Amino acid sequence: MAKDKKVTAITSMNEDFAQWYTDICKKAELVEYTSVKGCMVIRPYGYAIWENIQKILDDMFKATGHENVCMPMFIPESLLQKEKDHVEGFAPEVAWVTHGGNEKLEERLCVRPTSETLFCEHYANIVHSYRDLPKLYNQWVSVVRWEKTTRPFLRSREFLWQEGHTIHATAQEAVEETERMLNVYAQFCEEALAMPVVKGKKTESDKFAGAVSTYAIEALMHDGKALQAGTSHYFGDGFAKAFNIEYTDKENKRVFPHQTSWGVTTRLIGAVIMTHGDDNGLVLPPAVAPVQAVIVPIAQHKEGVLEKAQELADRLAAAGIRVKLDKSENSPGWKFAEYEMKGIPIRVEIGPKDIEAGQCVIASRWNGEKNIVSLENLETAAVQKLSEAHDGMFNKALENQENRTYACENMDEIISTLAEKGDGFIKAMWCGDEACEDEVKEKTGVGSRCIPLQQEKIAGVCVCCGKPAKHMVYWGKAY
RNA sequence: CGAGGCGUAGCUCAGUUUGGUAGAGUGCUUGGUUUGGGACCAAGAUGCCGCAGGUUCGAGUCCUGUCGCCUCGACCA
Repeated sequence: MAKDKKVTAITSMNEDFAQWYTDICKKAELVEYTSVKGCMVIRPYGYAIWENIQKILDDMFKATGHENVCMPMFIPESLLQKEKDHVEGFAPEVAWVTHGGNEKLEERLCVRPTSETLFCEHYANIVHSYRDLPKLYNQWVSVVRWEKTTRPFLRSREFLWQEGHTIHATAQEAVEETERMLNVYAQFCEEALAMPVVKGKKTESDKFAGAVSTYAIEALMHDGKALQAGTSHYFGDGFAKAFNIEYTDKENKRVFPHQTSWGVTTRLIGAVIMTHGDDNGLVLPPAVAPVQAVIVPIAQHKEGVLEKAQELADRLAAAGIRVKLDKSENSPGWKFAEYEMKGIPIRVEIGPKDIEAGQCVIASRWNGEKNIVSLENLETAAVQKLSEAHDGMFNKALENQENRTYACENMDEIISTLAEKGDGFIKAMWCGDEACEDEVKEKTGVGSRCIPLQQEKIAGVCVCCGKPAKHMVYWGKAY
């Protein structure tokens, strides 16, 4: 009976993956809905995950020479419209401010959907000489995109992100920056989120509005759908030309600089949920888990148990582990289920029998294993279990990704593979023609995710038209 | 924005077909017994039945409108 109850707490992921996802967001207390569609409260536990993501990424940005700034939230319509492709891409989903108090504004202001135009306006003011370059800026803010359908973390109308905007003297420097930040994102996903990603270039039809080229990291979720986890764009000098950003080079010539932008969002939290979660709830990678170890005292009313539990908590905290001791009156079974739902990487059980034997039990969330650990070795064992959790989670996710990546040589093979095996990444050759890209999507249901940087040759000809292939492309259904 | 589903206690939902005093489980509060996988007993509190109109002696229930949420498409990080 007890076991049944635990399982019914959330919808099983095999039964209804979308509902499972929503259940976790609510029951793990990550988000709460508000009265504005698509605008979520990110609750303390969810926000703490974001804060950990921010800390780690921000350090990586600083280590690669970037500085944080903060741009305004409003963009005048005329400014947004300076770059043609950019405005076309974003106009359908911007929110407009039309009034200040009771007065109608002379020019309406859009609430930033992204800040390229603001950075460009600013760069035009401060970049005059090659000595002013590069500028390597980043900002942590929220943006608004008036999405039609919304889901917690994956697609909300307002979301938190960071957007890096850099400006360089040469195209080469800017291209290098684009690649550098793509690598930073991939490294972050693998080392902090235990999430393997595919690095690649977006096709022409899928690239950022106004970019010369867009790179992305794509991750495969547990249901076989792809999620774009981060993007890095190379702009060339298109924005510079549209916004009149010019500098004088060493030869006293007027030159247009080259720009990049790159971003990740709170969507990463959604990626973590759908990469690692299971039917008992969230499973958090230790690096970003708000609480890395929870201590559950057993028979806590008995003398000495709570004191001992506190002692263990103090020792783990001193060892640099984020630890929580739950002294509440809830039963141990309740606490086990609760912290599994919240995805806390390790649980330390300590009861009268353990104290007598000089030991405790460490249970690992990611694989459910319980180990008896001598109290003398508490710190080293806990650190080791956290490290094992990270590696185990990464390998499990990588295995899932590899098991669900299929090489296909023609359209029929794509269709039959998807029908037999379900959703996943399809590796297939492409001639580079947009018509073929559209046709693949129309006939098979999978769209191009990216042209992976690491190319393989599946076949010599395009999967669609049979003409010589230019690229191997990862195809998939996307969030 | 298209198709479908749903809005009743903090949560999950019954009650709507056939209009007649607002319900259950869970959670919450208090007291007691418990504690190694969501404990048990007892007492108690909790409702603009999404919102706005309409029909009616009377509306959670019927009609119209509207807002929101969920799922699947299209679009997007």
